[in-house]
Amino acid sequence: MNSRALSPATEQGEIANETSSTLKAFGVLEVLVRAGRAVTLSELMHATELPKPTLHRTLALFEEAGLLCREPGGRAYIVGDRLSRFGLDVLRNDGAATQRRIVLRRVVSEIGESCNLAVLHKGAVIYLDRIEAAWPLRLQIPQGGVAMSPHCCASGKLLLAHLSVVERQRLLEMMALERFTPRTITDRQVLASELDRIVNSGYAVDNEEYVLGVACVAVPVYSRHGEVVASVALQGATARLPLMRAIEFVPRLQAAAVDIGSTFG
Amino acid sequence: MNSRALSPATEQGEIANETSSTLKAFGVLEVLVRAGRAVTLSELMHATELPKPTLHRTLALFEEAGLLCREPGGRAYIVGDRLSRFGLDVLRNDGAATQRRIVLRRVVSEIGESCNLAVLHKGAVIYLDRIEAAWPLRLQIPQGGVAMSPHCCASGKLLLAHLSVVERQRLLEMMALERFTPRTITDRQVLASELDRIVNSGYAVDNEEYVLGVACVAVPVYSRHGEVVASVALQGATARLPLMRAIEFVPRLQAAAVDIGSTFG
DNA sequence: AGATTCGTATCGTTTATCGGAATAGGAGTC
DNA sequence: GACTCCTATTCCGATAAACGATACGAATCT
Repeated sequence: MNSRALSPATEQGEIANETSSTLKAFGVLEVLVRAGRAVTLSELMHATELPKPTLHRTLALFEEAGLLCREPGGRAYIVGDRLSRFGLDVLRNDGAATQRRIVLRRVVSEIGESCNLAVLHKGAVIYLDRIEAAWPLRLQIPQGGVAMSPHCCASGKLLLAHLSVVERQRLLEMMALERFTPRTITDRQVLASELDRIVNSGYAVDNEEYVLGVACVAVPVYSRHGEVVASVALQGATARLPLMRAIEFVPRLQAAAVDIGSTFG
Repeated sequence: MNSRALSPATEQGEIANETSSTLKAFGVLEVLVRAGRAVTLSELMHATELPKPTLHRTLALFEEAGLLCREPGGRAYIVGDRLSRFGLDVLRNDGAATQRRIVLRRVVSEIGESCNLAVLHKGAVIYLDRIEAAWPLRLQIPQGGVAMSPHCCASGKLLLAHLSVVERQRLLEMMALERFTPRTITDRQVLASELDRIVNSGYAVDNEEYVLGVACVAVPVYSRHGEVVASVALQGATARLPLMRAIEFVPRLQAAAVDIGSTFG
C-alpha cells in the first residue's frame, strides 16, 4: 500500500453489508473522494470489503458515465468532471446553504456593504453565495460557477494562505499572476510573504488589487475538524468604506464565519 | 408547478434511458441538487421522466441512507447531511486536477483561445478538462465522459499516433471514419500516413476537420516513463486564429504539457 | 362534498447484479 | 529470458434486486 490506509465511509464492513447496489456504489464514491488522491482497485477492496468483480463493475460504470476517470498512465481512479461539478452544486444548493444565506444577509444589513462566501475549487475562487448591499454602485463579479483568480482578491489570498504547505507551493509556482490594477500582486515572493502575513493576522485584505476603488476583507471559515473550508468576505467601494474602516469589521465577520462553519460537515 | 421547471442533468429522457439503476439514481440526485430548492416527487417525475414508483423507491432509499431528507413540514426532498458532507469532500479532493487546471488556465489566458486536456479511452477521446477562452463564439463540445471520435480532432489523431503499432492498427481497422466536414479524413490510408507525420513532427493539427471554422493544434503529454498518456490542445475559430498562427504556439503548448505530465503518477 | 392531484403501498415479472473462478496483464527477481 | 507474485479484467450461471402497471390513501382545490 502506498501511504496511509483509506477509511470507509461509515464503519468497517458497512458498505459491503448494504443490500442496495446503488448505496454500495455511492459508498465507493465516498471512500474514493475522502482519499484525496488517486485510488486503485485493490485499495478500494480493502476499504470497502466489496468483492473484486463488484468493485470493478461499479468503477467501470462510473467511469463510463464520466463521474470518475483514470489517472493517465496509471490504473488508479480519480474524480471526474461530472462528479466534480456535482460536488460544487451540492455545496451551493444544500439545505445548509439557506442558513448560510441568512447569516450573510444579516451581516450585510448590519454593515451595509456586500458580502460573499467563497471556496477554492480547482485552484480558482468560486462564490457559493453573495449578498449585495442596497447601493446603486455595485461591482459585477462573475457568479455562478465562473472562476476567479485567487491572487487578487481577499478571499482568494485567504484560502491560498490556509492550504497545506505543499499545495500552496505548487499553486504558487504554476499560477499566472495577471495584473488587473497597479496594486495587483504579481510577484511570487511578495505574494508568498503576504500569505504568511494572512495566516498570522487571521484575515486577508484586497487593497484595490482587482478593481480600483474596491477593497475587501476576508476571514476564514473553519469546519468542525478545524480545517479552513471557505471564506467570508466583505467588499465595498472605498469611497464609502475605506479599507481601514472595513478592517474594523473583522470581528463581526469572524462571528458570521463561526455560524457558517457550523453548517459544514 | 411552483416556479420554473427543473432541468435534467444532461438531456431530455437521458436519465430514464439509463439501464443502470445506480446511474438513474445518481441522475436524480443531480437534478435535485441543481434545483437549488426543495423538490417534490412529481417535479422530479417531469424532470427525469422516470416512473413514479421507481422514483419513490429511489428517494426513499436515499432518505434512509441520510443522503436526502424531507423538508420540515413538507414532503419535498432536500439535500441531507451525508450528501452535504460528500460535496465538501469532493471539493477538497482536487489535488492533481487543480494543478492541471491551473496550467491550462494560464495557457488560455496567454494565448486567448480555448485549451483542453484529453486522453484516449476505449478508442474514444475523453476530455479530462477544458478551459474556455472569454470569447462569445464558442464551440460546445461534449464534456465529462462523453466520448468523441479520434479521427477528426487534433487530440484524437495525436493520441492515436502515439499508440503502439498493434493498438493503432487494431483501432484504425475497426474505427468508423464518419465525415463531419469536407476536410474530415475518411480514408484509412490517408489517416495512417497522417499519423506517421504526427509522430515525426511532434504535434497534430485539425484543419477544420470536425467543425468548419475551427482549427486545433495538439501536443503530447508524457508520463514519467516516457509514454504518451494525454494531449494538450489549443482550439480556436480560424477567423480569429488561423491554423498557421496557431501552430506558432506549439512550443508554448509543449511547455504546458511538461508541467501537466509532472502531475501524473 | 366531490373532484383532482399527489404520495405511498402491493406484487408478479424481468433483468441487472452478484461473486467465485479462471484469465490476462505487469512489475520485480534471479 | 523464464519465473514468480500481485493486480486487474473477463466469464457466466444463480440469485435477488429493480421494475413499473395498478391500486389505494391522503391532501388540496373548487
